[in-house]
Amino acid sequence: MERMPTRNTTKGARTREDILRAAADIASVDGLDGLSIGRLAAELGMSKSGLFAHFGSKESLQLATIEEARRRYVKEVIEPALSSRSGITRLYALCQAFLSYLERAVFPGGCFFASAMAEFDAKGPSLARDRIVECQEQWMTTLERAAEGARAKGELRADSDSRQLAFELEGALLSANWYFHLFHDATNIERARHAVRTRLSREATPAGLHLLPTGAQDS
Amino acid sequence: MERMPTRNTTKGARTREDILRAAADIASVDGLDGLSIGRLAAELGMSKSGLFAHFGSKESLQLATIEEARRRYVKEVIEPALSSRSGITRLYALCQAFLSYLERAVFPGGCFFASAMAEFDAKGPSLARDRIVECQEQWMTTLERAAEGARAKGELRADSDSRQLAFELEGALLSANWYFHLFHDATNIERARHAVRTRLSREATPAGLHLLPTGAQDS
DNA sequence: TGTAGAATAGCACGGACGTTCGTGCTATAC
DNA sequence: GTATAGCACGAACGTCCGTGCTATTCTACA
Repeated sequence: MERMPTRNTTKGARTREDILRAAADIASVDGLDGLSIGRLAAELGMSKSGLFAHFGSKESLQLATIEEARRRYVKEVIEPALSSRSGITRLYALCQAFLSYLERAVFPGGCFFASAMAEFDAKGPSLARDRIVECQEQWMTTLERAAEGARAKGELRADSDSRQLAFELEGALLSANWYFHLFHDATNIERARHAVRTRLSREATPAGLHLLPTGAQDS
Repeated sequence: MERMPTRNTTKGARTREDILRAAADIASVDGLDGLSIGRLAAELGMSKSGLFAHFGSKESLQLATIEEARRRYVKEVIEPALSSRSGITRLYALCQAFLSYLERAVFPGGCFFASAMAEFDAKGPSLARDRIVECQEQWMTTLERAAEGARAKGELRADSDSRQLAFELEGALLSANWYFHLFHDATNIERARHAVRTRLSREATPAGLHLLPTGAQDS
């Protein structure tokens, strides 16, 4: 007797989810172009054509895969951090949530969107590229808004440039992502943690400063 | 009358160089896997087999392409910066040289090694991957040594962590590379410039500080 | 200038790709 | 108990990939 998952979805929809989960995993390693339908079908033990019928085109599969990855990202990074109270605490939580998401290997190939950004960076226009750009803009804006909120609450300096701060934090997070996998060395994640902490300390007002975790390791 | 380049090289060697130049350009946009022999041959107006004969295998072509890219990187980034006197000046010059190299579009797809790092980041072992790892290690070490030199000269604080500083500078440079192309917005390069300058200012001793360019725009 | 050898072209191969088509299951609906 | 719709399958397509062979053209040097 097979597991009978909650029956508010039809069978095809469930298979589709299974496909997209695997697709996002593969794409985080091999890229959205490297993701081939045959390989994906083999991974799931189903036929190429049966899988293909769910999407109708490779581009459509890629777009659906991006949405799946986005759902995962929101669930694993954004939502946990947004439960922190706004201000410098939330900004810090966003960075920590990202680094934790790397450590937990939510995607086996590192951050899906970092990989996708690199892949489509210089390529010609496409729907997939457009969507990736949107996602990255949204992420940067999320960081920026959190910084702006902290500034408005007087936890960051009044002359702080929120977008610049977001840019610099993102730099540390991206470096952590690449070098963690490239060198197989988790030290790079700790380096990013350290960078984030000191960068925020420097930008914080005295009021904001004691909302930051102590210099000592926090559990 | 075709240009007759200096005749210390044979014809085959010259075509080989032409091939590799084009290969490095293409690979910086489409990746080293996306670089196909047919496409490369078409770009150069020669036959697939004729081109192929120069390398014998695709992997060999990829490795040669990496070496070509490396020569270009050394010439356009490393050497200009190493002409600066050692210390914080050189460290700063390395960062500026990198950002200038992005602006000058030395590779049409942005930094070749950033693209390659992202591409091979999570992929299985290969000779190409190994070489990319070596190159990135060497670049990080170059930054680190420059920082260490500055510290030894008393231009950076004695308790400065050179590797950590290199990591953070590289973060700003990488962010500039990705977002410059992804958003088609050169502002991101200025953000990196600003980040590098303030980060170095913070780490510098008074002696080092006045070796840095003024806060005002430098030509 | 003639000739050996290097450089390139032509052609064919096996395989993987995305895609299409026809068919067969297996449930639900009548 | 039969009609119907959803879902997956296997086979085949045209194209491009990397890679070998063989023939031809060109280049460099005696």
